[in-house]
Order: sequence, then structure tokens, then C-alpha cells
Amino acid sequence: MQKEHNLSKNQKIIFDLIDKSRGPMKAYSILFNVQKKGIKAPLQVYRALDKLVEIGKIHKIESRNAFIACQNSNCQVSKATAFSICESCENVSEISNSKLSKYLSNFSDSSGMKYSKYNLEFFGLCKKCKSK
Amino acid sequence: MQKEHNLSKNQKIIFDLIDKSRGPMKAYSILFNVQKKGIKAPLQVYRALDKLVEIGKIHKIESRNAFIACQNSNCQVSKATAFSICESCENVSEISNSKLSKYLSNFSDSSGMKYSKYNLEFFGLCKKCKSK
DNA sequence: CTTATAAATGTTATATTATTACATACTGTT
DNA sequence: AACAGTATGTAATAATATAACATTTATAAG
Repeated sequence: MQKEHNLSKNQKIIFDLIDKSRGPMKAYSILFNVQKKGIKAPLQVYRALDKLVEIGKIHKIESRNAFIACQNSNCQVSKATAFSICESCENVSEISNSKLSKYLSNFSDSSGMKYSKYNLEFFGLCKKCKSK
Repeated sequence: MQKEHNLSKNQKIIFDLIDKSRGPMKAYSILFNVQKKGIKAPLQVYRALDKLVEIGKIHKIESRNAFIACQNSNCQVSKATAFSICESCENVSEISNSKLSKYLSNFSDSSGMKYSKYNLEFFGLCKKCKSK
């Protein structure tokens, strides 16, 4: 049961763009693409991105400074994320594997720290690129 | 048996600084700190950082755009890294847990992609910050 | 030793990513 | 209507990172 977040005008414009995109999008590429819709400044983009990340509609791919729509319908908040990234074609996909997420969500080490969030990025070559 | 990498002058200056630092250091803070040693330009710093990352002497904390010395003596290359990050004091430490690294190194999902590298960042409150 | 090659350095300029600061407007309560 | 919280608009600037080009140093092969 997903809480309905009524996206604001800018949030909706930016989410729709990212959601339609094939891969992760960078902030200034988003900006360029939404200028015709009246969004003129980087800050307008970053504010929408911040909110969309906060509510889990998109995730940030930290190693790429790029944003991707959540591909995991029951992922309400970005607190347990895993991605596979092709180092050749830069294709990114979200991994939803319940064993992995269980394992990592319950992970604790000797430091006595309780983790509330994690982000995991796997790198390699995707099927297509491997066979080239 | 660790391959001896003879660091160059700039690499050594920058590695020593990061290694002595308590926590992760940002590129421009490194630059500021090594200017008295004759390193004047961002690119000189980034080139040394790139090399040090490549040979595994330091790691990049992607979510923070910062660099930390490898705390794991047998980690020759940055191909399997995990960190715990306190969201309050920003303390970062490298996790070396053989079960975790085995689990992740052997992980494969349905996409048919074979991973050659991963980076995992856990977030939470460290012991000190939790008790405040 | 010298020639070739790769790696590292120095320098300037510029590209890319992200935030500060401040003013205004919209949305949903009580 | 008054308030609080959220969102927007705009300009300026900070922070992070790379491109391009010239030169020098280190390493290895002949």
C-alpha cells in the first residue's frame, strides 16, 4: 500500500522525464530537456530531484551523479538500494532481490553501528557488451 | 604478498596526507593542504587520486565525493569495497568482513551480468552519535 | 648508453555538478 | 481569514572535475 504523493508541477515534469528515459539522467541534461516546459534554473531541478529521492520515486546513482526512476514498485523510500552498472554502455538497472536486501538490511559489523540505509553498486559488463 | 607500487612524488605527498587524516578528504581540501609542497592545480591532485584509487591505496566514498586511505592491508585493488558512514558526524570506516565480501563477490542476479566490482555504502548513526 | 615508450608533471582554461540567499506564491489546515 | 508548510522563481556563486597542450622523468629494450 503505497502512500500517494501528489507531485507538484515541477516534480511531475521532472519525474515523467526520468521515468520515460531509458537510463539514468544527469541533472543538467534534465534541465536542458525541461526548459521548454518553463523550468529555467538548476536549482529548480535539484529541488525536485531532492524531493523525488526523498519519497523514493527516483534514486541517485552515486558513482555517476545521475538519477533513475525507481523500478521497484514497493520501494517507498530510498533506504535499501542496489544497482548493476555496465561499465561499457553505462546501462543501469535496479536489482530487486529479496535475499540480498534481507542480508544487507540485517547486516551488522563489529563497530556497534546500526545501519538504517545502504546503497550498493555493482559494476561489470552487461550481456550485450560482454559478447562484443 | 602486496605488489610494491613506487609512488611518484605527488602521489606520495597526497597519499601521506590522506593516510594521516582522521577521515575522508575532499579533493580541494587536499589541494589546499599540499599547496605548500608545490602542488598548485586541481588536476595534479585528481591525477594522483586516480592513480591511488586504481592501485587500491585509497578509495573514493562516492556519496561524499571524498577519499579515504585503504584500511585493509590486503586490499590491492578497489574492486570490492564496503563502508559505514555516520550521517551525523560523517565518520567513515571501511568494513572488512569476509562473509560479506564473499557474499557480494559471488552475487549474481537474473540479468546474466557477471560483476567484476562493487561498492557498498551503509548509512546510520555511529555509537557516539547515537548516544547523544 | 641510447633510443623508445610509458608514466608523471606543470599550467591554463573550462566544463560539470550543486548550493546559498532572498523574494514570492501556492496548498491545506484550523 | 490567518497560519504553517511546501513549492516556486531568479541571480549569483561554490564545489567538483576534466580537456588540451607542453614538458619532464622513469623504465625497459636493443
